Amino acid sequence: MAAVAGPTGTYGGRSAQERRAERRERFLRAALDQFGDRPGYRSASVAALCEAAGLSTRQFYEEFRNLEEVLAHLHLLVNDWTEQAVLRALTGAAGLAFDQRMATVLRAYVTAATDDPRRLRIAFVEIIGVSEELERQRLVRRSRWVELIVTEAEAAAARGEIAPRDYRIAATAFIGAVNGLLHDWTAGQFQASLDQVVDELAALLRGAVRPPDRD
Amino acid sequence: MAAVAGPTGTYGGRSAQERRAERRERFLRAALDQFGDRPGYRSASVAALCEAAGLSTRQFYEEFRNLEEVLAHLHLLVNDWTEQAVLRALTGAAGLAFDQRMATVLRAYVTAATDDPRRLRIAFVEIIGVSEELERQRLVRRSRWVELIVTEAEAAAARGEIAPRDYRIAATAFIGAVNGLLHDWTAGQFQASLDQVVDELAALLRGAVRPPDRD
DNA sequence: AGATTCTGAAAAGGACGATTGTCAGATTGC
DNA sequence: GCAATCTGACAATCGTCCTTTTCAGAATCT
Repeated sequence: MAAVAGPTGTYGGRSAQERRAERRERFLRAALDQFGDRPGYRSASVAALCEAAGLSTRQFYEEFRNLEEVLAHLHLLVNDWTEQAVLRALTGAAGLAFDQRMATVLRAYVTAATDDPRRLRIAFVEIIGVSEELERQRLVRRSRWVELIVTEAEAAAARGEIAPRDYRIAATAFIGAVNGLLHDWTAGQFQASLDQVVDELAALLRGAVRPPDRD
Repeated sequence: MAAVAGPTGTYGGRSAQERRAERRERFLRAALDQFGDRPGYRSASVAALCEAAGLSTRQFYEEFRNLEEVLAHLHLLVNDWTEQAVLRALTGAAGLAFDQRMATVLRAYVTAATDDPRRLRIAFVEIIGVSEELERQRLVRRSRWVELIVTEAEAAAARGEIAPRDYRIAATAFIGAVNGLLHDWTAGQFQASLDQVVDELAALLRGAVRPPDRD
């Protein structure tokens, strides 16, 4: 009764895992193009994505449930990218005072975020208002940035650099400022250099996080 | 050759203009419900909107080209609403110093913006990333808020209350902070009273717009 | 009253896209 | 070499929604 050839999974010299991973990679890469540029996610179709990825719809449904799942993955990837850039900068700025650390972080963030317009668009535009699920994911990721600022502020407060208080709301507002400014900047609403943008944001944060009163 | 009954336009006791206006009103009111709450604009359909408005698709296409046009109108209405609330507050705060004026304005804005969740959602969520056309409209309206802050800052600078400089970038960032904070607040990301929110924003603006150095 | 216009419901016609199924050929292990 | 599996293209199915058209009845003006 045969059953001679066993399914070992290797094909084309690659293991099943490798092949799957590569296909996901190709889908995600193509999605970065399709979703991250006009007309964007809401005009995207499975067929177009598959064509761009050089794969078939059948293979698409073997990897993802639908386009929204791809967008969700992409959003996480984009966030990880900037987050790691910031964390690198943060470790590099160990021992510095709050102002210096934040200036470093802001530079890293702005650079990483505006580095690729497609990524920026996915994080700031395409992800908005798609579904409750994605909205939750977005808020979770956003809160990590707030957390980072709060942690830094509290550490600075513990060192006596700034006044100790609840910085959560201020940090949330500041994150909004960062994102809003980057969005408008890249939309061409105003002309400015990267240094100007970083400086303005650093000044805003400095103003939000004042030194303790000395009167 | 007949042509006896002339088209005067009145029907049901109302002129053609009145009837049209009332229908537009009903469509827009229904759209505020349909677009301003989950699942929102991108799940909306002409049929559902018409049913909610108690009108027919035929009448819909007599008033609007498509759903996007309705959303665009709604966005303008929502913006006008908050804008007028702010302008009222501003005239009421004539003669006050920058800090006081801005506190008044911020209170008016936050109150008006968060008054109706559907309006907030349309302005901050549904409008994003729909089309280039709408994106343009959104940026235009956003720039009016920036303009307002810049104008106020320059007036304050002329009075010597704050340092004279280019406030455009700072104002843009600040508007981003306001919107981001309101969005997160209404999304339940943190608990705070209206006073707290207004105070934080006022403090942030105060920090961004410093008094001239006195060293 | 009678010709005409306005109204609102319903349905027809089309376009579009998601998802699933089929299948011939390439590639594998033995 | 052979049976089995993997691949990728294609088409079929299916549902949804947009947009236009039709039409019978209500309301109008003379």
